[in-house]
Amino acid sequence: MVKDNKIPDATIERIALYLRPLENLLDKGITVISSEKLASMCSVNPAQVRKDLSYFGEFGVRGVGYDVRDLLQVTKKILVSDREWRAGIAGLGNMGMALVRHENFLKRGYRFVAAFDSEPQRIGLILRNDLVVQPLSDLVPTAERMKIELGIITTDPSQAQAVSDMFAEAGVKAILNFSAIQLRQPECCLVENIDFTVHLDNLAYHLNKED
Amino acid sequence: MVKDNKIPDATIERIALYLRPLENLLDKGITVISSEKLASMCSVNPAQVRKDLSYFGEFGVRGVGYDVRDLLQVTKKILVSDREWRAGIAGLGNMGMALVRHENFLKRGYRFVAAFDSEPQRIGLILRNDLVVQPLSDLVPTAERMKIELGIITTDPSQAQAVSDMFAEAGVKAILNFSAIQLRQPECCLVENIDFTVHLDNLAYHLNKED
DNA sequence: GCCTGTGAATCCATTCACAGCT
DNA sequence: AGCTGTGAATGGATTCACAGGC
Repeated sequence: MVKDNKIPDATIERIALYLRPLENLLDKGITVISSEKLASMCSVNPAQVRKDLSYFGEFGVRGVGYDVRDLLQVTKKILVSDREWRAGIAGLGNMGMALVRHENFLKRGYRFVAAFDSEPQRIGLILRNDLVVQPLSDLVPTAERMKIELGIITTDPSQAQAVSDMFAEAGVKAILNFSAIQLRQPECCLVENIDFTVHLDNLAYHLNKED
Repeated sequence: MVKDNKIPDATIERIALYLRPLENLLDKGITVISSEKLASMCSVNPAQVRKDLSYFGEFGVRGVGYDVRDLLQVTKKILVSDREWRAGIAGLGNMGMALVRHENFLKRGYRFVAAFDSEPQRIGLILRNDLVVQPLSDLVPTAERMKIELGIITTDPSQAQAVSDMFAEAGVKAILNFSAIQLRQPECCLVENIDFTVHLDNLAYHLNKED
């Protein structure tokens, strides 16, 4: 893997984007796809698709296209989405519950192995046969013991920074933050913030521009 | 507003990003902020912040910084986030419920004025005193009558395309799609797809690269 | 002294266009 | 004939560095 050299960040993001259409194609039994078709499914330029892939090797057949199954495997390998990642989630309000129950995470290899909340009435709640809500105060030891690699924060904003610090203390290396606060980025951790309203703001701006 | 000229797309996305830290600052009673501080809160370059804002005018004071309240107002105006937008949501599973109950949308002016689902047991469900779940088959007339501007799709993937088409038919101009499918982009509509696993894939890639 | 506003320089990223393979 | 792989060209976006104002 990796033809070495610098891989543009934008390329990685797009490759993650290609995954879903490829899965859909595979489900539909389509075995070969051209850069042109894949590109149009993702609203990008065909040359872009080819170039993105070319950073990692030559996976297509000239005159034909790409084998869907191969390409899916390759892209998953690139993204290290070909193994299971162990995730912990803190905050089991509506959003947290929605994420835990979202079967897509598991399908892509992201497995929730621990769940934490500070509300007494949520502690002990059985989310799956092997996933029970634990008190937030158990986060550090549990995350260490269970070798959690990804921390997902869906607490309310007032708790988010503390939770982030706890994840960092427990050696968690990456955090996905859904709470409405800008996290102080711990030195040791990758943090990605998700803010839905950003997407709506974007749409609103572009809608307004059109008139 | 708008010094005219071409505004980079990336600038719009970042301005949407500045909103949240600015709100937090305002809540904390901080009245002045430098591009340096705001930049570090958003993990961008200070010159970037200044340049982004400069596309729209001169809002800062040399030697001092930006007035937080003013800047918040200005950025909201730029994003057209200074008025209410009328949103409809289809699909009230976990994710849909989480979004409806997420108070941040309303705080930013995105108001759910209608909700739709195909499950009989969810129809009639009262989400707020003025928001009751309606059958999916009522989507087109209701969306038209209520002048819905933004459509949010949280149905399962098998229904998403049909829902998208209905929104388009009803004259909805922008769609935010949370379902795990690539929507055929209707000519008349802006569509933004949200896929959480893309963020996790990104983190996974970067985590792996570090060793 | 400090921080903004912005041309100029740099750094990327995207797209073109065509050679190369099937 | 058709579609990939990729240097070269283009087009943006980011950052620098400093003039300008408080």
